Parts: sequence; C-alpha cells; structure tokens
Amino acid sequence: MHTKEKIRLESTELFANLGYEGTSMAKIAEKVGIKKPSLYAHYKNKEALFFDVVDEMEQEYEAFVQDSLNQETDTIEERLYLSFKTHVSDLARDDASIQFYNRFIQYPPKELEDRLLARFNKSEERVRVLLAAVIEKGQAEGSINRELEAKSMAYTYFCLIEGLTTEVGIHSIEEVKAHAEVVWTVYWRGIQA
Amino acid sequence: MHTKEKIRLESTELFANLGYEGTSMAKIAEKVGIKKPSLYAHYKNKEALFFDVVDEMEQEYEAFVQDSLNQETDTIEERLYLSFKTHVSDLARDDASIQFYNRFIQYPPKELEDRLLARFNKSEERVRVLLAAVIEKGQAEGSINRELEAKSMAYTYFCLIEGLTTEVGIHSIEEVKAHAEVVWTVYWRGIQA
DNA sequence: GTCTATAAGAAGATAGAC
DNA sequence: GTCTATCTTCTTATAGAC
Repeated sequence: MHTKEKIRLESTELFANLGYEGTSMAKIAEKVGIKKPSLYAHYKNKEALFFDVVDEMEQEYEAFVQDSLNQETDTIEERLYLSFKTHVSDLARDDASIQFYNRFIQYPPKELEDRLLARFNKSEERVRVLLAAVIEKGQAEGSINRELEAKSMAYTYFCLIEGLTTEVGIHSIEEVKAHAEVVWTVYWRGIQA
Repeated sequence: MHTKEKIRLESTELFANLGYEGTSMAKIAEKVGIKKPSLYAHYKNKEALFFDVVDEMEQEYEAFVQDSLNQETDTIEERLYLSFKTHVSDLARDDASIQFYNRFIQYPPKELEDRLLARFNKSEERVRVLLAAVIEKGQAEGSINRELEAKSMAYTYFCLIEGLTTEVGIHSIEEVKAHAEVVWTVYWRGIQA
C-alpha cells in the first residue's frame, strides 16, 4: 500500500474515534509508522488531510446506502427492512467510515464548520432521494401509505437510523440490535398502507 | 452571581459548542472575565470543572423531560405530542444544557469515557421509565397498542428525538420542526391501538 | 520521501505576591 | 480570590541533510 493511502486509512480511524482536536499529527504518524514531518510530504497541513478523508467518506457512505437498497427481495417491505438491518449491522460493526461521517456531520470543528456542512448537506439529500425512490415504488405497489409523502417517510427513516447511531455509543451491540427490531416494527406500522 | 456559578455557566456553553478538547481554560477564563490561574481557586483542574457541569446537566435534563410530560392535556395522545413538540422546540432553542448532554453522551473524550457513560446510562434509563409510565396509561385507556411493550415504544420515541437532535446541526430550525411533525405522524401511527 | 532538529505557539497547571 | 510570572508538555509546522 502506498504511504498516502495508509495515512488516509489510519487517520480516518483516529479522527472517527478521537475527533479532530483529539487526533494529533504525531498520533497519525505513529500509527502509519513514519515520523511526523513525513506527513507534510503528502499533505500541506492537517486540514488538507482531514478534507481528503471527508471526500472519501462521503463517497463510501453514499455507495453503502445505494448497495443496501439494491439487495434482492420479494417485496418492498423486505427490501426496506433488509436495508434497515444492514444499516444497523454496520453501526454495530464499528465501521470507521460510518462513525467518521456521523461524528463530523453533528460536531464539526468550529473553524471547518461552514465548509463541512455544505458538503454533508448535499450528500444527505442525495441519499434521501435514493430511499424515497424505493418508498415510492412501495406506494405504487400499494404496500405503503399514499397519503404521506415518500420523502417525509424517507426522512423519518434516516431520523431513526441517526437515533440508533446515537445509542451505539451508550448501549451494547446486542441491545441496539434488539432496539432496532422494535423501532422497525413501529416504523413499518407507521408507513404501511 | 458568584464567580463559581459564572464559571459553570460559561463553561457549559463552551463545552457544548466546542467540545472538551476545543474548550481551553484560557477561553473559559476570558468569558468569565478573570485570568486563567484564578479558575484553579475554584476547581482542582479541568476535569473536575467538566464533571461539575455534567452533574448539573443531568439534573436539568431529567427535570426537563419530567416537566414536558406533566403538561395538562385531555388525551394521552395530546400529552405525548405536546411533550414531543416541547422536546423539539428545546432543540431548536439552542439550549446549551441539551446540547451539552447530547454531545458528550455520543462523543465522550476518550480519557473520561468510562465515567461519563456510566452516568449517562443511568440518567437515560430514568428518563425512559418516566415516558413508559405515560405510554402504559395510554395502553390502559385503550388508545395505545397493547401488543407492543411500553418501554419499547418509549425507546423508539427517544430514538426519534435523538435522530432529530442530529439534524439540528445540519438543517434550519424550520426544517427540523417541519420534519418533526412528519416524524410524529409516523410514530403515532406506529403505536396507536 | 523520509529523516533529525527545531521553531513558535498554545495547552494545563503551579508558585508565590498581594 | 485574583493576579503575574513561569514551568512543562504538547501542538502544528518548517529547515535542511540524506
């Protein structure tokens, strides 16, 4: 693996776990296995390194949602349920990219806030559109309520995912997975025709 | 106001907005209007100051939930809806205590993680019990589904609140409030008898 | 590209005068 | 209790040899 890739990989994990201020160039260098000044041969400064990670995380997150929604199922209900479960499994899997995304969408470092939120906003919108398309299919098929707007139901879906994401830090994986089942039951009752 | 109170007040806001690492003793001192070393006459160190704020925030959060649930209404549905709306309004109100609570429950500084989560876990459980009691009342009255467990429905409620909390950073207050209405509609459809 | 050495500044915290 | 002065450590970042 090229050094630059390794820097991106290790710093993703550190940023996700320790935050922006909590991650020093020294820690990154140590994990990569080089000395601190060598980092500056690959990135102009800490900010440039961080935004390189942001770029990659956005792409990964969108690809993940797309894949989760493209799984083969008989009904739209199953498709949504499977996607929901995949999301939850991913939370539990302690995936650095998802954690990175969730951490900085909520708590961007003050000096990078404007640039970060502009990016995340667009990314969230793209992802919501993907889900709304599946929900609309369910409405066309007649399995999902037609009085509610598809994008409203998509919003609620991501709202629950984000709520469960919050819980991951507090509760055990098993608890979150059990809670996710309950949450899904309530959600499906809420949107079904 | 006593200096110690002012320190607690100003540092709550700074911690909530900038995080633990992002908040320096120098910044706190400046906002309070004293010099940095004077802080150490009131608190042994930064950690002690932080945990003093944690204590107060927990109490405030639990009192807030209790009050939101004790509002006078005709039906349990209205009572839950009103509490939900109060919660959302509070998110939008940019309240430092709620933001503090939500920030550190999700992203505790690594070196304080164990002590913080132990506290928050107990606090969350107490709050969930308060809501479950109201939901059980709804079940007894017949307005809320009896096949689902009250505490599961309480869990989903807080999951949605936490999801909406996440959105506050990204979207405008108006958008979040509009989303909250939609989310409530789906939730109520999900739990009603 | 990677290293050693080092600068320049900010962080948490303490000593001791008033 | 608050201050000035100071210490130590850690931070981001650069200079320049190899």
